[in-house]
Formats: sequence, C-alpha cells, structure tokens
Amino acid sequence: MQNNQSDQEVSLNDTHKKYRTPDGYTSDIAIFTIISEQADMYKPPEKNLKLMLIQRAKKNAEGLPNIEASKWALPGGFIQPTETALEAAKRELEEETGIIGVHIKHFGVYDTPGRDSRGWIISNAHYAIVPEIQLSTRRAADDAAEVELFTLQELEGLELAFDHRQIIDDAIWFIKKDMALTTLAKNFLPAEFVLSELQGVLLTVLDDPSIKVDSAFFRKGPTLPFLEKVIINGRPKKSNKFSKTPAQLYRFNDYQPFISVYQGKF
Amino acid sequence: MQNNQSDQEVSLNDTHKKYRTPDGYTSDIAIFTIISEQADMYKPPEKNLKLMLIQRAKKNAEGLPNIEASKWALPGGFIQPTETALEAAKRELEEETGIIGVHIKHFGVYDTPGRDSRGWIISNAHYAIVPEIQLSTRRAADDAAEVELFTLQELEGLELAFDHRQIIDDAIWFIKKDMALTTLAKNFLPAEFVLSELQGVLLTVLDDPSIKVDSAFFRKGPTLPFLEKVIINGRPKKSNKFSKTPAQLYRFNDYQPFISVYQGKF
DNA sequence: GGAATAGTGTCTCTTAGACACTATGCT
DNA sequence: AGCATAGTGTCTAAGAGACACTATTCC
Repeated sequence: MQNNQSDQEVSLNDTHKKYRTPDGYTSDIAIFTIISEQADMYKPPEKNLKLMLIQRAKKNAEGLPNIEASKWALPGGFIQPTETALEAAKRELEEETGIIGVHIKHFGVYDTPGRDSRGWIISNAHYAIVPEIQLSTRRAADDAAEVELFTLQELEGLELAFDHRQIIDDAIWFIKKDMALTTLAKNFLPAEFVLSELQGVLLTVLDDPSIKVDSAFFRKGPTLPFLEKVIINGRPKKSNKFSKTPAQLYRFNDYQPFISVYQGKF
Repeated sequence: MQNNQSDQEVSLNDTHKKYRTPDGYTSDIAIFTIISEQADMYKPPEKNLKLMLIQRAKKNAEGLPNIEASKWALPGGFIQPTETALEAAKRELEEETGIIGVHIKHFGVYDTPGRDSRGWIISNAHYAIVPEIQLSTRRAADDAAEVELFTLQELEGLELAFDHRQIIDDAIWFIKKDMALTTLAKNFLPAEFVLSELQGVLLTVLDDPSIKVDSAFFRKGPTLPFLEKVIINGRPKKSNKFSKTPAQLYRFNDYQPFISVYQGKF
C-alpha cells in the first residue's frame, strides 16, 4: 500500500523506469441466476440459466460519447488499492443489485494488450450465483431499460462490449465445470430441497444420462456423500412443493468431493 | 495500450482521479518437475515432485539491502504493456531456465493489500511443468547457489518471501486437481511412455487405490479414452526401458475427459 | 533357474441404467 | 377414478479390486 517512503520504495521507483504500470485494474462479474417458470401447481418448474448484463450508456458522466456505447456488458468497475479483486466484485455486486452474501468466484484474468482501447486495463473476471428471487425483485426497482437477464441462447446474437464475449464464454465453461465437479449447485438451491429440484438445476447446464434418467438419478441421489436427508424429530422431513406425494428434503453437507479421470466412467 | 490521446483517454484520466492504479503488475511461476531416481536397471525409478525456487539476493542492483533478502521465492517479474500475464510467464521462464514450449497455466491472482510492502503490486500466479532433463542440465550451468529444487517436504521448513507460501500451497492444490481431472500428466511424460511411467507420475501427487493397485491400474489403463497404444507397422510398439519384459508404449490423444461427481465413485 | 516387471484369468461385489411396479395425495 | 410425481424391486451388464497365475527377458 501507499505507506512510508523507505529505500525499498526508492528501488521500486527505479524499477518503474523500466516497467510501466497498468492504466486500470478492474473487476467484472458474470451474475448468473436460474429462473424457474412454474407451469402448474405440483409440477417441477422449467428452469433456465440466465446471465445479467447491463447496457452501456450512450454518454458518460461528462456528457461525452461513451466508449462501446449501447453495447451490453458485464457489470464491473475499478478496484481500489484497499481491496482485493474479489472484494471489489462483492462490493460491485452489492452496488449493482443490492445483494450480499452470495457465492462469488474468480475465474480468470483478461489482460490482452488492446482489449480496452482506453489503455492498459486489466480485468479480473468473476462469476456470481444469485437466487432468482433476490434478483428479480431488485431488477424491477432498478432502471429496467439498462439491466436485463439473458438466456444462453439470447446471448448469441447480442452485441457485447470489449472482450466480454470471451469472458462470458469462459464464465459459462467454468460454471459448467464447477457444477459437474463441485457442490456448486447448492448456490442455486434453497437450504432444503427436493431431489427433482437438484436435478432441474443440474440439467440447466449439464447433459448426462446419470442426471437425466430418473431411475438413475433418484437412486444415486440418496447415496451421494455430499448430500444428507433432512431429519426432524427423528422423522424424515418431506415436502409437497412440487408434487402431491411428499418428497424427501435434502441438504448439502460439507463434504468436498474429489474424483479422478483415472477411476470414473466416461 | 499507450496510443492516441482521444477523448476516451481524457475520460479515463478523469476516472483516475477517483481510482488509483497499481504500482506494479507482475507474473510469478511455480516451476514443477518430477525427478526420477533410477535405482537399478530394468526398474521403474523413484519419482518425486519438485518445485524450483530462487533465493533472493542480499543486495539489489544499486547495492542497497534488498527487500525480503535471502528468502526463497518463486521466479517472476514485471509484466510489460505489450504482453499478457501468460506471455510474461513464458518469457520469464525462458529467461530463468532457457526453457520454451512447456505447459504453463494461470491459476490465480494475488492482490491482497499489503502483500508486498513496496506498494500495490498485483501478482498473476502460474504453474509450469518442465521435463527434468531440461531443468537439471540448465541448473548446473546457472548459479547453483541461487536456484534450487525442493520436494514438497523440504518446502515445509523454508523461509519464503512475500505471500509465496500461500501461492505455492495453491499451486500444489491446482496441480493435484488438474492431474486428477485432466490429462495434465502428459506434460510430465515423454510422448511415448509405458503404463508404469504414467502410474509413477500420478503417484507423486495422487493417492488413490485405482492408481496404486497394479491390477486395477494396468487393467484400466488400456481402456482410458485419452490414451492409445502406439502401433507401428501394424504391430504394437513395445519398450524395455523399465523392465525385461517388453511393455506396451502408449501416447495421449486429444480426448478431453469430462466427468461429474453425480456419476462417479468416491 | 531366479528375479523382477508386464499383463491376464477368474471371482466377487458394487453400481449404472432399464423397466415395471407401488405409493401418495390432489382434483 | 385418474393423474402426476416420488420412489422401489428386480434384472442385466459392466467395472473395480483382490488374488493367483502366466509371460518375457536378463542375469
């Protein structure tokens, strides 16, 4: 940080004669949510993965034409010297949506020379997972013209700012990988959920018989080491939220799965 | 980059009044190799994962006391505006060891305020995998007092500079994960190799019955979708390098495995 | 022949997945 | 009763892992 001028500082300044410093250090966030569209009562809803983007203003604060104006972009902003990129992402997520306490993960650095025509600007990319309720209520409050949720299909045709196409593609790849290999799915689910909910979340992103086929998934589910049945007063807790027949509620525990390609199936 | 002074540049400079820019943007590399110690002829050698570190000089170029002097550190240096962090890592790896064309992967950003007492310095961390021959020959040529290879055990007691303890711990974690989930192992092996070689590489980092137990590993090996037998003139190509009985040679193909915790074993 | 690594034959136990069936509770 | 979802019983095929065995080659 910018503290005492020791002789180390001098030697750093010396170094600076040879090495330029970046013109900006920013943090961008791909905010994902899964929107459930409840078709009927007692029916598992249609689930779709959506990404939140903002549309860049035509003019900047000084009334001058904005760069990459009216294109869609990831929310983000400059990182301050008193915070890490991840903290900046959390702060910006709160500023943008009012949401705190959700899962945010750093997944990459984008520093290709020329990626931003304004200068040498480095972006740390994160993805965040937000429960849909928090996001949709907030969205209504906000200026709806500028903030929008897009399905992965809708993203195809969109004009995106800077190298955000690449960042978004990478984000989607990371979210798929983490969904398959970690208990990331828990961030899309309430604390207690039913197996068909978990299945629905996984299917928004993964396409695998072991998930798609009910007989396989419902048999495997109860044995997964990172899931446990919710028991209350010694009796299994059940729910009717998506079916007439009461379904067992599950929750994630703290088990972190670790698997290997030299062992599994393909 | 530092090009024309357009009005975008002005607006950026405006922004700079509110947002400071970093004092340095660096790239660090954890250079790993697996050292084989051949006990006898016709015997699979002892393999050990080692990490290359450099010892920081007591004094800097101007003869002043160096910061974090005589502690061990990851090789690295400042990134230039004309290159990405990954390109800088490649360049620095070449400067440090003369090695080009090996596997380098970015795995994290370290930007906690105060991590470097000289200022706001951001480090991009990479790991690189280097075949041992290239590294050991080069090491002899270099100033051997400053560059050394350490086993993971030897790292425990070492005094490390800056936050490099954390970076190294993370690097080891990433290398384990990538070894288990991708075909990373190929970067530690010659193009054509024998199953026991692959097994030896995996065992330097992973501890799993499916790898450790010969009967499981040698049976699974030939069926792994990312491996193929080397066939020459319609005949399987075999080698005696580690055994009296000729052993089948394998190579990696381009298949990228993708597995899921909702399907496999634990 | 002895020794050491490579690889297979066979058995057991577990699991994925297919398919049919039962259970529950709303309308 | 009809219907939709939840979940189980049972079978088959495949795979993991244990164990014992064979194969190859050098000494």
